Amino acid sequence: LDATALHQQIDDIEVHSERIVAENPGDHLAQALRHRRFERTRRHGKYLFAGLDSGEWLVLHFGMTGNLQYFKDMAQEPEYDQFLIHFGNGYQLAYNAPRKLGEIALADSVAAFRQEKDLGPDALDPDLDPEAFRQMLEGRRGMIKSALMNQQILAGIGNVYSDETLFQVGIHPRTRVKSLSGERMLKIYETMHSVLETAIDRRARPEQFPDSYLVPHRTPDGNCPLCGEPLKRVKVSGRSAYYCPNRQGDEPTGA
DNA sequence: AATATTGTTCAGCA
DNA sequence: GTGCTGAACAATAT
Repeated sequence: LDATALHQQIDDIEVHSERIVAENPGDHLAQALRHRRFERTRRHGKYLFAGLDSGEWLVLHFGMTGNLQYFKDMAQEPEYDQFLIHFGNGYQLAYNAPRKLGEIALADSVAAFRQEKDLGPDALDPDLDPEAFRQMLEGRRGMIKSALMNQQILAGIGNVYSDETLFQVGIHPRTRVKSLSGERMLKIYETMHSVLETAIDRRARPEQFPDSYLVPHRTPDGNCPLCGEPLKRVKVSGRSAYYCPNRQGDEPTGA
């Protein structure tokens, strides 16, 4: 969005999915966007914020499969275009999402939206130092993978990167937070940072990740890239957690 | 044809 | 009240 759609006048919008663009009484989203321009972007956790020259913010969540596409001819419109912006320069920006699991909304400010959704600090927030991270998890009774994925505690980590972090640290996903030492927590924090930075660097494409990572092998018949052991899969908080029974233990320690 | 998949929300339990 | 888990949701691939 930064590279393409900033500072262009918005002529009109098209809402194709009422599911994704909820909270749109009287088409007030069109009223808020028409004849405005995006001036800046921010990110918090899994949300993208596009700041308008009116001071309001368009908020986008991409669910599992959503992405943005900028193009000129409508012949290039993506197949699952759920929300479309027409700019004055003749280009369009489409919110494309084969599975309609995302969300598009308006917010007065990033802080207000954060409060509304009760989102914790962004996982890469510089103010979230190791000590703050440890304190946020202190006293929790649940499993470490669930805690990492809990957006109220920490915003930005989902199923795949929580698995990757725990794989690299050698901790079983069902391990209780309580049972982890301060030293282990510090290691989790450092690894989480490194995993996210790698993911951003590789544009979140699994095939571009280092082969030593879990991500490229994370399938039901995948093997551990470090020891060759067949990966195991268990449910944690309703999600499939993949792990290496050899390097992360065959069952949680201190569960 | 049935199952797995993703994040969020919400019901319900401890 | 709080923390936590699991079901439900949509749409697609396998």
